[in-house]
Amino acid sequence: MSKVLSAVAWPYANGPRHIGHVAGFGVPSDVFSRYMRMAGHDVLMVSGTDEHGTPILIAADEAGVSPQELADQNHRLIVEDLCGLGVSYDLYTRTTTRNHHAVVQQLFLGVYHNGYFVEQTTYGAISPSTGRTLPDRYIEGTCPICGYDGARGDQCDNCGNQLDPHELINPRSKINGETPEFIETQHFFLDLPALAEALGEWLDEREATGLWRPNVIRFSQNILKEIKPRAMTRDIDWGIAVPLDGWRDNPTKKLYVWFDAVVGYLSASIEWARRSGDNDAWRQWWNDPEALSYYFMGKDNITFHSQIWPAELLAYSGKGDKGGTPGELGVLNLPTEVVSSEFLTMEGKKFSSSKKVVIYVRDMRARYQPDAFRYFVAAAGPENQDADFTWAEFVRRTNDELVAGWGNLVNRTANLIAKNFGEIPACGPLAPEDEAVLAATEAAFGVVGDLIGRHRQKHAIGDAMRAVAEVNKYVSDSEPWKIKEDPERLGTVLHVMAQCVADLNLILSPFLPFSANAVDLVFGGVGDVQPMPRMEEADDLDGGAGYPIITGDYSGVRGWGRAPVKVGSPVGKPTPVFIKLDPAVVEEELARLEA
RNA sequence: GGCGGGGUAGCUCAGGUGGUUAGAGCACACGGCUCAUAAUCGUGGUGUCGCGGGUUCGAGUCCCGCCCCCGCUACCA
Repeated sequence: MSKVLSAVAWPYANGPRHIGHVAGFGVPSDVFSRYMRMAGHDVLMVSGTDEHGTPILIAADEAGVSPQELADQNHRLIVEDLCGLGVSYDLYTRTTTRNHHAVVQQLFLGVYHNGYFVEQTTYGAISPSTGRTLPDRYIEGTCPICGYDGARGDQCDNCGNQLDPHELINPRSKINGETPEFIETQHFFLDLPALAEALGEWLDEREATGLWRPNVIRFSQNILKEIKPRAMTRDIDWGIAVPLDGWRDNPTKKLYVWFDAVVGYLSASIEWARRSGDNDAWRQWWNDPEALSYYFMGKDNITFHSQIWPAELLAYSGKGDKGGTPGELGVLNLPTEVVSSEFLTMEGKKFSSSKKVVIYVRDMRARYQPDAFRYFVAAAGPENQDADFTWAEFVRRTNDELVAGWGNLVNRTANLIAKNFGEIPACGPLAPEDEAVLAATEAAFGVVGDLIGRHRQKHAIGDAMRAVAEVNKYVSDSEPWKIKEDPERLGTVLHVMAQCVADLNLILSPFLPFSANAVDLVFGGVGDVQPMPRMEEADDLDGGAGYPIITGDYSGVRGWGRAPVKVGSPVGKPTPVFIKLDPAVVEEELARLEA
């Protein structure tokens, strides 16, 4: 049994999240965490809403509200969505808590005192009307190379050349059209080159495990070659203050949102510990070198998890070229594995809220069972390469695989038992075919569990569904509806079926937690196979405004292995657990997209 | 441009370290069964494994070149 940190990407609060987001980090992290708990590990699963940065300011301006109000609204929506999908966080919090601010500043100071921050003057664009940093991609103008008028500050989409925003002819702000002002400004740069050797050693050691996905480890090693200091502060009035004299009270200089967002994994762990009543409980996951940590995200975030965050951790722990000593938080663990998914596209196109190529989690939840969506993501999601979501495929997967395969096995088993015995019958002498199907089903625990542990969930759920098919075949071959004159044999076959269904229900439960509980109820259980997260209105621990969180008690989770079914458990005529979809929903949903 | 991923049956995709007649699901056809949400079970594939070379006794699997698709490219999150 190990301490396992499930560190899940922090959704950004500039709007509600779409299904592409949760397909990348939400479902995979939850499947993994639920399995690891069942396998006996001590899992701490944390995340929260990322609420600082320029896009929040822009969205707030557009909506005519303050950044905090916008973050409050979206945080609540995101909490409802993630909780509704059953993502089993120990704590889902946010970055505008006082706890998070304090931990970020503590980490900053540790890095600063160890000498890994260098203050440099840089030349950058600001918006004259607000004084805020204008990120390169919010500037457009005429390309100095090809003359294309829609060039962005960082790159010309027409000729493909990389640009510096001050090279643009007639630069203008994409936010409000004004001409940016280029100024000299002071910032703190994280001295990444001084941490490069330590980062390289860590990556080499990680590569040697052979566990990381090849593209993640290669990309990470690649960006190390061109590493250079990177600014960790911005000219912005929304964010966490730099905790140094001369900076602390400066309203226009804040820490860069990414510096603070990745610290969230640590601050959320600390907040979880404080709420649990044992303030130091988080240290078991962060200071013990034996503890494991898995970071789940989309591929656009690899840089921040395989370079920036490890660099912050190394710098704080005093492990770079400049040495240093760890602060009060101690020597902090680096990621065991950065588990990055690819992207989900939508009917062949990239998700885009502005272009209305989007399905929000909220709409998915309102119209379909969360497990149907979870099944689709696990079976056909962007695990190793970009994957396409189409409504036709969603309906097909749901009806032909989930309902017709697994749902039907559950239903026919329950119906046969209800009609003939009304309870799970006793098991008589086993025939060779009974032994065979029982052995095959039990073997699936090992195969599927191993695959989930290695983040191969597509393969895992495929093998689980193959095991379902084997049991369906056993039922057809055994023809229990033809042996009513032999109650002992009939009882034995139905007992074997019930046992296989119970096994498969456990095996599928990390993927399908809601239906796992529903199936348990069908067979006389109390529906507690998979504990569910709950949304809670929490007080800020340090006197700030309260906010909703996701938390839960997952201690009662079942073990990963066969649990014998209870003879005599009542089984009545079942109502189907899975809802079969009308093929007409394909056209309805496509029409919604057009609208 | 740089880096990375992909191009395998009509469709969606599996195929670590090269080796028996290249697989699965779906779709389609035929047959069986009727417990089950018309669900299920069986049978049926002559696929240039993107193209061209090479290494090898042997390559979808390794090497070189080329074509096409997708993503990332850091101070956007």
